[in-house]
Amino acid sequence: MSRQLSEQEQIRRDNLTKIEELGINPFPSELYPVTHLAEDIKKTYKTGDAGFEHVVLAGRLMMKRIMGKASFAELQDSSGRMQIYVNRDEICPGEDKTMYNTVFKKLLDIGDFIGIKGHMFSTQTGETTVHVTELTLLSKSLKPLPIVKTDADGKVYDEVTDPEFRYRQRYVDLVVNPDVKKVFKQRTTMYNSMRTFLNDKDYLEVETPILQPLYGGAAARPFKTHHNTLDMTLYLRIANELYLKRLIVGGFDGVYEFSKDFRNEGMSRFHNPEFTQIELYVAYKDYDWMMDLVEEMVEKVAMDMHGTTVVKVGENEINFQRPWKRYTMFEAIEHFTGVDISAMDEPALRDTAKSLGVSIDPALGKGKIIDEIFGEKCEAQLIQPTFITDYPVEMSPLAKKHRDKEGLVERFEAICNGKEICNAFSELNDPIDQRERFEKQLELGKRGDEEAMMLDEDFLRSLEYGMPPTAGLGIGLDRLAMIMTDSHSIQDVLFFPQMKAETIQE
RNA sequence: GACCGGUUAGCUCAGCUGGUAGAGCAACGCCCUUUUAAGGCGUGGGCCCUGGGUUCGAGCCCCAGACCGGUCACCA
Repeated sequence: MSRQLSEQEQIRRDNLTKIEELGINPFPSELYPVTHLAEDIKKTYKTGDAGFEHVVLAGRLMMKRIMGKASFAELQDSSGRMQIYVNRDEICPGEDKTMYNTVFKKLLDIGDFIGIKGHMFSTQTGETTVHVTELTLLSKSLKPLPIVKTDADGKVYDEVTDPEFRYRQRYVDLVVNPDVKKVFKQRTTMYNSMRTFLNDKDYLEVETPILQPLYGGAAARPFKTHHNTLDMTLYLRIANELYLKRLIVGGFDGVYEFSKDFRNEGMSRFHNPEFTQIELYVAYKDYDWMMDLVEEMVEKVAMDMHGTTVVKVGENEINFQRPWKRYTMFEAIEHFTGVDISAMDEPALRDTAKSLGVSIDPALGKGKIIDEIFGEKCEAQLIQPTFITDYPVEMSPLAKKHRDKEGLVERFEAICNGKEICNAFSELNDPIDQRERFEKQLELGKRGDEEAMMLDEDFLRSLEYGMPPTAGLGIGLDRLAMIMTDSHSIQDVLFFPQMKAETIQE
């Protein structure tokens, strides 16, 4: 214990010792019989209501206003805050006033967990308050919490805003900034909404491997690790697509998974090395059907989260009400650039990209060039939810060739607020075609495309046994959560975003 | 990875042209029995991110680095 304690930390440790000397256990083990939550009482209690003669609450002491022999304080539980009134002669009815004069007034610190028993009343100013008759220390806090105060106008003082502090010590952020909790509760509402939607359709929630001998199902660089006993290289999954399709081969009609995926790439306000997608595969369906499902599900998510289909995101108001606009990729490019590239070969595309001011890596093939043009010129302008359909075959090695259009696949993405939120296709189930696509990926890899896919023989074997026609979908849930909670950065929808190593001084 | 900005008390932030480190809140002491950003009086608290350099003298100027943020690049 060579760590330098600040003055305030030392005082709290001294208080801890004094509490122990008074025979009070600062970290008692027995349960505390909580009966009420602060917010529930505030919502239901009216002055003088019966049924509130005995309430028991527990939480952190967040503010003390001491006025001699009586005090007001604020207790914060998981639901919110409740004012409590502590009167010396009521919590210390006998001669011994230690509990009030010493323990409550001096030895309890902001952040300590306490339990209170008492009854409800309203103060002269009309605030719902617990009149405390018994007070118990439940757990001592040894580090001072930042004190954030809000006045009657809602103006916040000394708000903890430093992003580094907030992300590294999320536990403090959650205690001190009440809106943070709201975002994460909303995120869970989003998950529950989807889960209910999909379960109601009898699709099966499943789990598939995170440690994979081959990574696949997306184009990205993986994290690599090693299994000691098997002495083999394993990768953290970049997607779970190929495993879920194996389950469709196995005879499930619909499977989905909320999956943590891992991509060893740059970080930004839209990218965290680990992130969450939901992937869904449904047999005997196609991508047109899947578009309808996405609209229906995301509209429901917005309703469940906000009670409306209109969501405010930054400057924009986004309306998720069905139906969403649908463009083919070529139509979108023509709409935003005035150029029809649908019949162009690779050199013509290169020239077009150049004239549009889109710089193209020479290693890129035809499909990637089209994607670059779309990404540069169209994506950011699509604010309202919009489906973009029919992508070039070269950049979609797992999607089925278009039933009518040469060189394209039956694929769509939904774009919203200028960013992709989902990706889906009629899944390629022809094992011979799939093998050729993988082989083309290997060639792209040789040309220098670092994200080209690996050839997965076991997956091909499963397709050879036969996979029914299937529609597949992936939704980036962090991105969707950002939109649905109006969060500027992915770090605001992840409890513990990835950070560089911190050196904690000991 | 590139460019720009930031890092000072527990928190939010000042700190001028280089001259002994500041405020509010929090903490500590005293007063106060319905307050509410409670109030009054008083007190303490600092590796000014780290390491070099310039200077009589550096929180401030210069160089290098760490971490954070923004923009861009990368990113299905």
